[in-house]
Amino acid sequence: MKDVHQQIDLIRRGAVEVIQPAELEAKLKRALTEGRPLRVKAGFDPTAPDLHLGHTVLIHKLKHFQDLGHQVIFLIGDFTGMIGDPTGVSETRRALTKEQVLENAKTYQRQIFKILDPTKTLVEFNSRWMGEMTAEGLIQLAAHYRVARMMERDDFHKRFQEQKPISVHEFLYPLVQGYDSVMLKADVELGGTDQKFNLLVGRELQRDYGQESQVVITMPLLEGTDGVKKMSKSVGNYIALEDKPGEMFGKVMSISDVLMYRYYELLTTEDLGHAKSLHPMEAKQALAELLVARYHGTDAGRQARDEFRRKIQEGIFPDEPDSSKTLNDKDMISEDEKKKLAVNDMLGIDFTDESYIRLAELVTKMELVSSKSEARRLIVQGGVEVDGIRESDPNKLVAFRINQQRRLKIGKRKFAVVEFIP
RNA sequence: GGGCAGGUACCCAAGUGGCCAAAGGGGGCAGACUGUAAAUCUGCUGGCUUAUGUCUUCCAAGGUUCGAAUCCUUGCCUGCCCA
Repeated sequence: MKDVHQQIDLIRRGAVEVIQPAELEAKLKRALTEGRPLRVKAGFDPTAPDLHLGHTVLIHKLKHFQDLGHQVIFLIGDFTGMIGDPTGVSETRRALTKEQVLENAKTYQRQIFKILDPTKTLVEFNSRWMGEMTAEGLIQLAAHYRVARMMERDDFHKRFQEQKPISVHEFLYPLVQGYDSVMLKADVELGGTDQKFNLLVGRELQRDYGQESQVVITMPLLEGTDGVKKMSKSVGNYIALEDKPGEMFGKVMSISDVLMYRYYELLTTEDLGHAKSLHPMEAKQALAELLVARYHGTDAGRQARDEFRRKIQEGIFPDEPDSSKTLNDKDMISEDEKKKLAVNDMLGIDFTDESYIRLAELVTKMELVSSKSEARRLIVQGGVEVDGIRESDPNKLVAFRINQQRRLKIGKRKFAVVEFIP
């Protein structure tokens, strides 16, 4: 184990607040002299089935502790998930069913081990103690905290002031989270800055139960790809750990420069000064590759970067298109219609061995747009290329010989291949 | 239990009998400019048909009317006030 001050340096990296620093130091010292690792807890609500980069801010901090030789506890709040954390919402959150919670929890366990060492990580479920708690026990627990203290919490306070509903069960959330710390005898608890109140309740409850209070470390909330709102599945501004390499790379490349440095700060251990000295695009690609490599392996990271360069920067058609379809006779315009158009001289060429399909129809068939109207719009606005040539007439007849393949670019970043097999 | 105010497209929000597929803003998409960045400018943003056409939308179900998002009835939901 490293000496206390080296440990503190790593622990503090990226952290917003440590409550109380002196206690942390004392605990670390004791851990060192007694050879007893600290018990470090972070809880996650299995409300979403997929972890995204936003969650990893905390998980990386856990990783730091793990690397320092401490006991990391990944707590899955399967019980609290059924209550619904009121944090940061202006209205009552809907509780999940037990089935949903368990299903999500499974995915969580699989995903965190992309970062944490499974052999050194203790995974806990708070239903283990909460599930069997009696009504009597719950009332006793509730007796450890005062309503006035609850109302100090910002969001409760606001909602109360604004006369918005606060369900009684929402008061139980911080209590249960705090009780988790009691049951786990946590020395340290990590959480987002929005969790500060809940984390502090843990300190008080532990004291009330005759334990030493945990040290609370708050971490910033990671903004999502839009750069404004915090990353979340429901907003849709997230980068999931299980996003495909190419997708992950692309999402990282599309974030703003400001956000990129933020990601560097919170998601990597790279030197910030060095990152800022690079050309922003270079730095962003390096970041994207780093992240893809972390979750999909070194090769995948390199491949994603190469693919990005070829596909986007050089405009070369990708090996793996987003959509690949075949057309048959039924998809093409009928012989009758062909004749009619020929009479009107609209084709203007010998069409006997070719079949035709209208561009809007063709684009729709690729299933990369939501409707034919959408396809027409896209075409009119110049968002569609056929074999590298921009086409802006949705009614244009695209010719296909038997077994002919064509490549479509639909919008900024979607690629499709079509082949005509009668 | 009583009184009041509301429920409009992804979100916020105008519209209170025909000119409403429905103002405006946000978001999103596309184009220009670029570094798939930001900022800026432009266009688009219900579906369907080779579109100056047609179908389905304004909580739900009925009703009035030539005609309703707009009026009436009932129901469901939300917030406020009083008990």
